[in-house]
Amino acid sequence: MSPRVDNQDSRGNGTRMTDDVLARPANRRGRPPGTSARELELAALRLFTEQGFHETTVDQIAAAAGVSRRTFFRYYDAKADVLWNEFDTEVETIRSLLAGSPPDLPVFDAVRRAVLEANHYRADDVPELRRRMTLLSTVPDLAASAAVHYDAWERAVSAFVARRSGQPEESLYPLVVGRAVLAACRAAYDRWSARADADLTVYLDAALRALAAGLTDDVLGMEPDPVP
Amino acid sequence: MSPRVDNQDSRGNGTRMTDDVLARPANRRGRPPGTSARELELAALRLFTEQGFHETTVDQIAAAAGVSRRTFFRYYDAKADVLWNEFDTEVETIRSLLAGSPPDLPVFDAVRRAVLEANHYRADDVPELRRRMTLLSTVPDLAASAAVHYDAWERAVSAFVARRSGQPEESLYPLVVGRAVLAACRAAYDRWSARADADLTVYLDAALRALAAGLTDDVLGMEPDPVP
DNA sequence: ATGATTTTCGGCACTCGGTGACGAATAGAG
DNA sequence: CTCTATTCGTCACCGAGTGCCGAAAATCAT
Repeated sequence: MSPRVDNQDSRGNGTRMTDDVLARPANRRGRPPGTSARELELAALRLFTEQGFHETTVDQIAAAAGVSRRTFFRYYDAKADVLWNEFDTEVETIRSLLAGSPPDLPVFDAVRRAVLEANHYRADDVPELRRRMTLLSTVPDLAASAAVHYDAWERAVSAFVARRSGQPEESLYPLVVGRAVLAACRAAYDRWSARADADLTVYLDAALRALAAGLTDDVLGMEPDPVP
Repeated sequence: MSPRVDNQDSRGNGTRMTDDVLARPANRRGRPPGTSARELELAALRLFTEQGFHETTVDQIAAAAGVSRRTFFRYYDAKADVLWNEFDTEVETIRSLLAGSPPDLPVFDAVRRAVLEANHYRADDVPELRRRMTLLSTVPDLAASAAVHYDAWERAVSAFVARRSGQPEESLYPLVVGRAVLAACRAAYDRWSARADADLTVYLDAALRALAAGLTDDVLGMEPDPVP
């Protein structure tokens, strides 16, 4: 095995949104992992912000995590997949929140509440969230990699709407709702990224309420932006 | 120069949605092009449907158009960019339709009309349209390449809404409308692709009207699908 | 016709992303 | 210590995408 750099040193950034250090049954059989998906993500995030996505090779990310190039591709299928962990878990959160939402709540209200609930972040996590989302929406290759993850979000919402309205999942209106909800959320994300002022959920709420009310001139003529 | 296969033979498919043969000022200076973007698109479409996207190399596409690999990348920046010509011109169509829409027409009605108007296809062109759109939404690499093209569509609508409602283009509601409109159209596309029955514009109209009316339970409880 | 100019094309070499195969390293279980 | 499970590293390979440069093929000027 080749010489490995110190993992702690390679991490550098002290912040971590999830714990994956203590998560080990201790009765694991084979050779212990030399790194983690989270560690690779942090290394990649740091390198991407420092020197750009395209200027960063997979070798550099792997080396920063003290591991070989081949091992990176055992954790992620592609270089552009490395920043989507948090988003994917958020989709799972929304899915379970929707599954447990009260049956008497109107469908779209349930969706709006689930989305807002899934988007409360600890203040310490906001800076990393910002850097990651800026990269994901700015760098073309990363924005392209969003498709499959967005699809999962959309299908989570579509499936819920279909269930609650007694329609097959592939029929038109559930599809429209799923896609439109994500579209509104992405617009809110963008607006929140551009400014640095208000809370993310304020924009999300405003965007989803506009969608619920209908995109007529009445709605469009509202105040230019929600109050911070 | 290497031996070239016959262009006519390589084209094979007789259908063409746009003419690019007679479009030549006749007083062009240098060496005439050995192929065209359209011809490469048709060759790629045929090969993708026959043997799959990932199983088709750029060499094969180029060879089918009677040209070298290097030349392919002078016409398209990437292998996945080869099927987006029609979509991009549709975006331009929508943009100009919106620019010329009557000022007294409600904003969202104008958007809906422009989208419907831009999606009338000649019956002869429908089969190719179907094959292309099925590939673009099915093959992961192609779906990923959609991001930049979708962005152009969204910004065309957002810019119009911002102009008409007197808001800056980056404010929340224009962004929401632009993204949500594309989302609804994509849902309609999917539904139309899945079935093979009705006209595309029927689904587009239904999806956009649902968006205008608001995604409340009243709308969601409508008939499962628009009548063909 | 001949040469200059302009435009497209082909070939070459190179980097990097991504994959399959295989043996080595490191742990616990017996 | 041996067996087994798991992760890792190395190597070899393919294809996408790019920069460079000279050749091909057309028009224009003389």
